[in-house]
Amino acid sequence: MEKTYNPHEFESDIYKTWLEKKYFHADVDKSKKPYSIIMPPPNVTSNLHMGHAFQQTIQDIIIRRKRMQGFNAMWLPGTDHAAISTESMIVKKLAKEGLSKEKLGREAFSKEVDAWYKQYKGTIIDQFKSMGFSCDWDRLAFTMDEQNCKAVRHVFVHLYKKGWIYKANRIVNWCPHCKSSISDAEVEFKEVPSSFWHLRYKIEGTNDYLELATTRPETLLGDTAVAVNPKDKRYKHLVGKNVILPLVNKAIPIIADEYVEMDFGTGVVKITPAHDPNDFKVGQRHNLPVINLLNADGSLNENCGKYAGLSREEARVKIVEDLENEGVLVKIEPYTHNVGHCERCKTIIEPLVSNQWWVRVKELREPAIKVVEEDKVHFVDEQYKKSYLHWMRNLEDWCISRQLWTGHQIPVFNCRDCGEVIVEMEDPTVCPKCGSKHLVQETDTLDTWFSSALWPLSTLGFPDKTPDIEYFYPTNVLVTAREIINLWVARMIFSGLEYYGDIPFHDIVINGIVKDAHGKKMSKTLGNGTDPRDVIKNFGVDTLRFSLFDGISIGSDSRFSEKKVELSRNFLNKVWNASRYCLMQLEGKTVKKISEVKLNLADKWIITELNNLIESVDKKFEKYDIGMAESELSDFFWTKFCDWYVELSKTDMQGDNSESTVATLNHVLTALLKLLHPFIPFITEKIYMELPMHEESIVISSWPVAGESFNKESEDMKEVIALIKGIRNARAEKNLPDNKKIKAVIFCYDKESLFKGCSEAIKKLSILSELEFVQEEKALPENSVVLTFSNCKVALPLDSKEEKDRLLKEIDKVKFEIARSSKMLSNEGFVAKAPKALIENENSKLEKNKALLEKLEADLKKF
RNA sequence: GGAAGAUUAGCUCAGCUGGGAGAGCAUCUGCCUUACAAGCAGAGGGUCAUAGGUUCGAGCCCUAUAUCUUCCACCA
Repeated sequence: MEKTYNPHEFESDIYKTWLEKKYFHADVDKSKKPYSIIMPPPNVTSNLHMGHAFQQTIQDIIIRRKRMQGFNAMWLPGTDHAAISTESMIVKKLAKEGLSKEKLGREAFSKEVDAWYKQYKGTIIDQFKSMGFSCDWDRLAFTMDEQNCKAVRHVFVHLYKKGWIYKANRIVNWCPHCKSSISDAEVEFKEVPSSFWHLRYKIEGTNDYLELATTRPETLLGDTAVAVNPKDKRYKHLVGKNVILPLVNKAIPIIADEYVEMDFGTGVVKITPAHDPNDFKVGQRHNLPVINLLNADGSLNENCGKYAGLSREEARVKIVEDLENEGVLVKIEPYTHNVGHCERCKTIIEPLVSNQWWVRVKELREPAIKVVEEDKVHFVDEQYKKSYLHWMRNLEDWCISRQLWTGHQIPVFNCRDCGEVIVEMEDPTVCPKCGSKHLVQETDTLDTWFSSALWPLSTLGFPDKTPDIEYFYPTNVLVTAREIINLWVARMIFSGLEYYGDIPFHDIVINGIVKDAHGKKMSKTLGNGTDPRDVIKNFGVDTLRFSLFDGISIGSDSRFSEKKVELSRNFLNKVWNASRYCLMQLEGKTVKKISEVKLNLADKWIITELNNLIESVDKKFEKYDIGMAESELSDFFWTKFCDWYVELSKTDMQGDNSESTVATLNHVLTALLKLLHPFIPFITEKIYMELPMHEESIVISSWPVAGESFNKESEDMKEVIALIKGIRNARAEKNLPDNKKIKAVIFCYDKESLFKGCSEAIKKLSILSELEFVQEEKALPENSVVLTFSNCKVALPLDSKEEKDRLLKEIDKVKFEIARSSKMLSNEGFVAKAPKALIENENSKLEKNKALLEKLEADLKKF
């Protein structure tokens, strides 16, 4: 192995080998238990960012461990066609060339789209490969590929025939830039400073006026009523009368509706059913006419008289001007309110009534609520269960049509001659009713989430009953982001249940956001993001992966910084060097299994500690607490393995007793590499292949299982460690530099053989020139620093001037402990109610401290 | 407006069903000890946001308050 850790020398070669050997490929194999994850598909045109790196690595860590545990592990990758964002990018590109999609026509446009996908499709996938992801790339899917189209068609036909897909005129969110409807979930509300225009409408047949306030004066043209609260005494007598709508000079009724809040504004609301979701509902209750004012691009249409053709913004200015001229405008107040924006293009959305396709959700949502209530689909973080259920219970019908040209075209055909509507799996050529060949397909496409909702099904072969779907479905876990729980997760759940009769996944892990070093969201516009590709270039993939998980819980937001990268790099360097040390020790020796050798004390200690580690790490993994698992592993590797066992091994390697040390070094290092492999796959593979007893690859090696532990020896070793630490501590306290060796004298009350057996290690690790054993306490030298432990006393030839103070401090400490234990044990409530083990523990501590105190007080007499 | 989460050392975060406050970084001290100075050894540093309550015992449970973050709703 090279002397310094240089990941660039081996990472990409190792990945190539893994692909060649097909380690990540999984076929149906009924002799093995399946474990499957379907990747949340990234936008096909995106580039790798920290969010991907984090979220996808979580899945890689999970699936790599499961693969090593012997499951038939399958991680299915794919990309999403992201209709809205793709279309807007292509439209932008066309605009630069002086073109538009309308000029191009649908067929040529779809060729543009295909070319676009082809160009970008590989980018994100290549970047994922550079992250070391162990996906089954043979199964790479795309939300617009053949299988998905088939699944979408199948589901559409299924729902249509059930009568759960219908077309209706309703109010939708309209993006004038995308020229399409968008779903509620794709609307972002942002506070925008605006104005509150107070207007007065003349009451018909009187000289009185009714004052009201609006934030949208331009919609006045579409008003078909004004409303007051039925309980509002101020206006009760006016209900049923008419007001004269200014500018239009039309009489519209004054109606009463609970929707109006009496104490907001003047308690009078203008009702514009075509351009406000609440007004639309009021309009339906009162049978009000709906006057649509807008064109697809947001400009005013032919219903707007002289204002027709103006943009929304121009119309507002002009209309306010005219209202002022007519004396209708009472005053203008500054007012800040929430305005909906298109999530993709940030344009202000316009609620408007239009004819769209809808999915009825009443029947779909019930079973989807039940499976989550019963935890059959389990949110690992309970808080999201609540929010899911709340959203699901209030779910309204889903608008699935989009006026885009990118995406799945709605498979509905209309007969031009007889008006027959045809919805079948195959495109019809003749009308089944009248035989006409004059058939026209709907021009709208489906909401991206309509196909995404089928993702776990379609990627496994649905609607066909393939062996894959029977074997791998339901998948085991979904790892995804908070903001798409409702958009995506919820829809996958009801889709799985309705179309296949089973849940899509058992566990749901919601991952947090990777923020910058100051806790700010990484964003392109702020330019505060770290590009994972840069980190890979400078430090290698393992370092990036490791830095994303060190000490974090994956559900909460975490911070990423250069500092963390450096710390991770340091750890990997440590792994590299410690492994190099081990390999040097193993070289040229016959390496036996630990079961075949006579283990010494240190061996038994580290093996016992390793067993505990394995159990603890497994527990954390089962709870998806993988950030903590990583920290525990690195802490063990660095502290227990390197700082203690490796250092101890240096004395054990001398002489003829090296056989068990060699075996243990190999055993523990191998286990640690395996435990670390899911997090840092490359370095662990590189080192694993250098080990004498390695199998084909660490990727397909078996996950460590805790073996025999040696608790008694482990406790003994801890006493030796405490002794070494005590001596080191005393040396530092007396400012003795580490390059000066001293002689220590030890007297053992008990366990002399233990300390004798470890004397070489004690000497080396506490920098002693000699360790002399005496048989009587009296034989300890005078004028020295004496350290007292439970089973022994050690005298060091150091300045003992302030020893009395030190001793007094120590006595105080022990006395405090004794007092604490005694107080607890004399408390009747404690003795009566506390768990037995705790009481026993407290008792034994008390005994131990009492004995220690006796020894310390004896020491004190010397002064 | 509704809901959830957070508040622990200078910084980043752990702290399991309540049972002696932890880690890493930073700081200070000493060390090139034959894997590693990207390292080794040692030390200091906390009224666990505030105020009450439950309990033999509270960082943890309950109730308020404050500050921050996120999600949901979208009142003209």
